[in-house]
Amino acid sequence: MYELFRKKIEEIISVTDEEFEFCKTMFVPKKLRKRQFIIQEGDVCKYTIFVEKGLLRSFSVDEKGVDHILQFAFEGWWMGDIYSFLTSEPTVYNMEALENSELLLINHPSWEILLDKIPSFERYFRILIQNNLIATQRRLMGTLTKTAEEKYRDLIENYPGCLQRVPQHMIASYLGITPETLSRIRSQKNHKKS
Amino acid sequence: MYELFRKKIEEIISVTDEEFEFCKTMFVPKKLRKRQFIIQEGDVCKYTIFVEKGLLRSFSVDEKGVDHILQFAFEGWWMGDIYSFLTSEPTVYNMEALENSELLLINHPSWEILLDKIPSFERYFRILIQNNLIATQRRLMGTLTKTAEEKYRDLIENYPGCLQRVPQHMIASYLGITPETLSRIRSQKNHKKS
DNA sequence: AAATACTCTTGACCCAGATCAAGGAATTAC
DNA sequence: GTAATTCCTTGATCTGGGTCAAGAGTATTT
Repeated sequence: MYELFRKKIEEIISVTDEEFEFCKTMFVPKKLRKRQFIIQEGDVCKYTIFVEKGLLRSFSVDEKGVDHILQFAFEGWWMGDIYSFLTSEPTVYNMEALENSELLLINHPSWEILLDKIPSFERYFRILIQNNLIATQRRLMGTLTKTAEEKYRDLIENYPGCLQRVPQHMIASYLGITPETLSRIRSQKNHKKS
Repeated sequence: MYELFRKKIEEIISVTDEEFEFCKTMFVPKKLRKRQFIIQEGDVCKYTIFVEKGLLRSFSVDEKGVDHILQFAFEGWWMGDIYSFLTSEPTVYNMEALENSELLLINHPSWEILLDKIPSFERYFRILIQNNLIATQRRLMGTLTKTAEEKYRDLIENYPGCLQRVPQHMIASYLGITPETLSRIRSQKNHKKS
């Protein structure tokens, strides 16, 4: 269960066996079935989540009832709302499994203990957040600069697996376009090919 | 010169006088005149910048020569391209003073020394990056959800001082709209008032 | 103080992508 | 295995904001 978890951590910092054993005790495993929610808008986001297996999405719902996807998290990725996690303010996001998933959850007290006991985790989380910031800045600049088609092309280039696992209307939502527009972009591309 | 600097640091972590004295030695002061660049697209972003006085913007330029503003940094804010700073890859951003400014610069080797010598700075930077991520996520969701007018209203609500100090066409660029559209939004609002 | 930038406004027109609507394919539930 | 969802496509139409163009301030520079 913890192989991927350890692997991802050791891509960034090194941990001894004892440290890792301790680390494990700070996390709680949780299985989620497809469509099940783990966090809902209005909840305090009590957990930071590591995805061992499966796929989550986080999204907000606007006053018209339209979804807006903040991010997907595949195996080996983290998900959570840091703001709510740290401040205990209710989150504005929903988080839901798109496939049957296996997760590792850490709550805030355990997270502080972990940072305290193994200081290199301060560095680990700093780097995770940093990478997330870099990716979010790129995506932001993309939304300001690019056409719907360019954004779509960038996405499938960067996350080719995405299309097979995520319903198309959610990809549209992630890109900030309507499902109809995405459908049209895709059919154009297919005609060009042939 | 260093009052604001210390104040902003102590809002997040506590530092002793010796630690702060050491910290100061890791930074190099630099003055910039209005319109002067400190980083240009293609440079490696060698510095992380603290703004003691004045105002910077970071922006990229697209193939049509149009600016897209990533962020502003007022007094007490930080600016840099973490990605380029850490990897030594050339940055895609330009950074320029919008007013005569006084900055404190830290380069990568000094930054590592600082983190090493005063471990609480690891926490400090983690929190800075975290806050930046939270703000960037909000802005991203805003661009996916909101109309030009709503984005403008949110901006002046959150950064009321901005309007007085930043040329209007740069605000338009930050919001991802054209200067013409922003001008029209503003004139509409004024008519509604009277 | 004239010349050369910038910066903002306003008008006329256009277009990428949204909205509305309807039918078909694929999953899921019973 | 059939009903109910959910998901995707395609067409017709609309619109928020972009583009192009011109003019009027306002700073800067010389």
